[in-house]
Amino acid sequence: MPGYVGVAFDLPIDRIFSYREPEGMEAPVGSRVEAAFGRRMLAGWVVSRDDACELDPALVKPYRRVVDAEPLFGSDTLELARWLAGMYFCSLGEALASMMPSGRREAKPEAGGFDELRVEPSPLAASSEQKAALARIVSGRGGRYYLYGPTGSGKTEVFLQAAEAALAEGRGVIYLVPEIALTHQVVEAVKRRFGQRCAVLHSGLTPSRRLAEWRRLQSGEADIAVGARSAVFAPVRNLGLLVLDEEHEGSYKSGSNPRYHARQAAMRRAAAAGARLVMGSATPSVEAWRLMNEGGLERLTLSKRLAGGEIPEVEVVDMRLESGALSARLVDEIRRVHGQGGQTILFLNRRGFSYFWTCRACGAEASCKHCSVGLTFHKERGRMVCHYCGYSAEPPGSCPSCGSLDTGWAGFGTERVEEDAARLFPELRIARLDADAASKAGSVERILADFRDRKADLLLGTQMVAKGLNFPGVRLVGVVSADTALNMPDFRAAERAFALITQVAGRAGRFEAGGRVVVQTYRPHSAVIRRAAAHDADGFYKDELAIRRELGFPPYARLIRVVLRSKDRAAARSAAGELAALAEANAGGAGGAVEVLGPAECPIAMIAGNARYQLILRSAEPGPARSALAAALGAAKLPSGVYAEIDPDPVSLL
DNA sequence: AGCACGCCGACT
DNA sequence: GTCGGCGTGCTC
Repeated sequence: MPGYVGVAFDLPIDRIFSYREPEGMEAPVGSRVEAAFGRRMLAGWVVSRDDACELDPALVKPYRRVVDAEPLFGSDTLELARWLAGMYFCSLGEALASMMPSGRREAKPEAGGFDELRVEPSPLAASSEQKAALARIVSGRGGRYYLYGPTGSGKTEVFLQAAEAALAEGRGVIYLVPEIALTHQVVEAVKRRFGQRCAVLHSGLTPSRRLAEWRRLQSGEADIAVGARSAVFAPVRNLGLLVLDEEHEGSYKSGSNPRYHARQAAMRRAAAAGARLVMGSATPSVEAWRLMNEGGLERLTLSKRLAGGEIPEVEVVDMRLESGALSARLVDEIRRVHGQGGQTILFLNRRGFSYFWTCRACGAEASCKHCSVGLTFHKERGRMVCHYCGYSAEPPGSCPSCGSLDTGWAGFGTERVEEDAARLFPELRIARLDADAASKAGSVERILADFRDRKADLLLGTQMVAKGLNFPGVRLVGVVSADTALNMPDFRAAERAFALITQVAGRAGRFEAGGRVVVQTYRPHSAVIRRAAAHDADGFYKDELAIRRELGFPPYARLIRVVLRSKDRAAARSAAGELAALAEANAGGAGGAVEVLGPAECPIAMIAGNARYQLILRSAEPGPARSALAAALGAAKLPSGVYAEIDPDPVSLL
């Protein structure tokens, strides 16, 4: 009879701690126990049970109580947690914490939010391409597939039918979406189709409700899980299918602690479970494209738009010849479309990179005291605001560095465009959707529903309007500035710009012919923009893969980015230098060539008062860079106040 | 990560 | 003489 348990805590300590099992208690592997740890009482995960203990028994304390009567995970999840910890440089406890619900008490599932009995049948007609794709997916028990097709080509329906097929075989399904708030329609479709067999894991759930959904999956009461990134770890039994919708989306990459990528975890989990993995997007990541070319992923193409709409014409407008935020061409098109009863979406860039104060005499810019990014002017508040830390300041009346009065604004923020639009189109009803709107609960859904119901003629929005939203009335989409994405100091800038234009184009004329897209740019001859406008995906990926190969970037190399941050700039810089030297010294023994890039100041050199330096480890395969870094971290002693953030397979190098 | 213990500057 | 700075070290 085992007398000891091994416990992993959610702490950056890569060790398992032993506790004695008190008389009359039993904590199975996969449950949590509460135990004294140093001076405090912590809950940790039981990851092993043993009748002996390496330690002097006098040093081993008993745990205090069992938190979960039933375990929350089994050996396969534990195995995945170990993989996660090793791959993404965190402790087993941290890995488990990022995978598990944190609730303590289990809430009762919410009483019937939707009609649980009315489960929607699949639509009658599927296109021949859809049928062929589905047949291919269900032809084996496993396999990796990529549904490649434009918005509106029916990928969701193929995913849903693949899910039906898996459920019919008695196997479970995980359906991953980028962000629940922006993929509401897909989540609703899954819920309608599968009723109470479906467990939805969204970030808005309280911990106890999340735990309740977790239990429904564990018990088999629910056998299909829908959710964002972390749902890849959902305790679906006998997993038969893993869907990764909108595979290219950056939100699949975790932005904190174990900075895992749901795509990587999905590949790992599907392989371990012998499940089918089906990804899909109109704009695959460059990594996925290469896998498709080289056979690691089987491409299933959906070429036709089901509702009959055609891929719209994309017109590139040279902004060097224009003065305002909206070109004459775009203004004309908006008026024309409105005259014909159609709606328009104007796509703006991320707000932080758009509307800067500058001095026209000396070129000075207003930037944040704590972060090295330009301040954005918010007219509503009459202040300049930093989008990283929230610092705000009064706009200067004259240039602080040269005293010139010839100062003004450069770039186009949502507010400036809204103002111009209101002036240019007094007859149009204008709606705005941006991060400010998103921060108010429920308002994203309301704004989108109003627009769909034709309560507005023109929708101004950031990133979020480019996602999988359907608006039958939209005839025209304008990209106000394609350059902001393209000019990012990041090796994925071209990929993002191409995806952005392509995704945005998918919004126009989705249901009817004659949709138009206007892309405004100061770089009309850029190959990326030309290829996006010409819908030349093959050409774009071919170019981009050649560049990546040439420069040694993913998918031809694997990167690990390490950011050293500190309030003390010199400390951050020297720690980065030391770590780089240690990584260099340990590069040889790693069994493959490892290159250390940097250290260098991060493109965003300061965030919230922390100076940031980065180094990048590069190797052809992931292993060598990982072991070189592990050795370097083991040998380095970071001075207090200096923190290392480790980001394997970084999605952004800002 | 906490939260200790542990040795050097300005205060009741 | 003490209060307190945060530098190193440990947590079953």
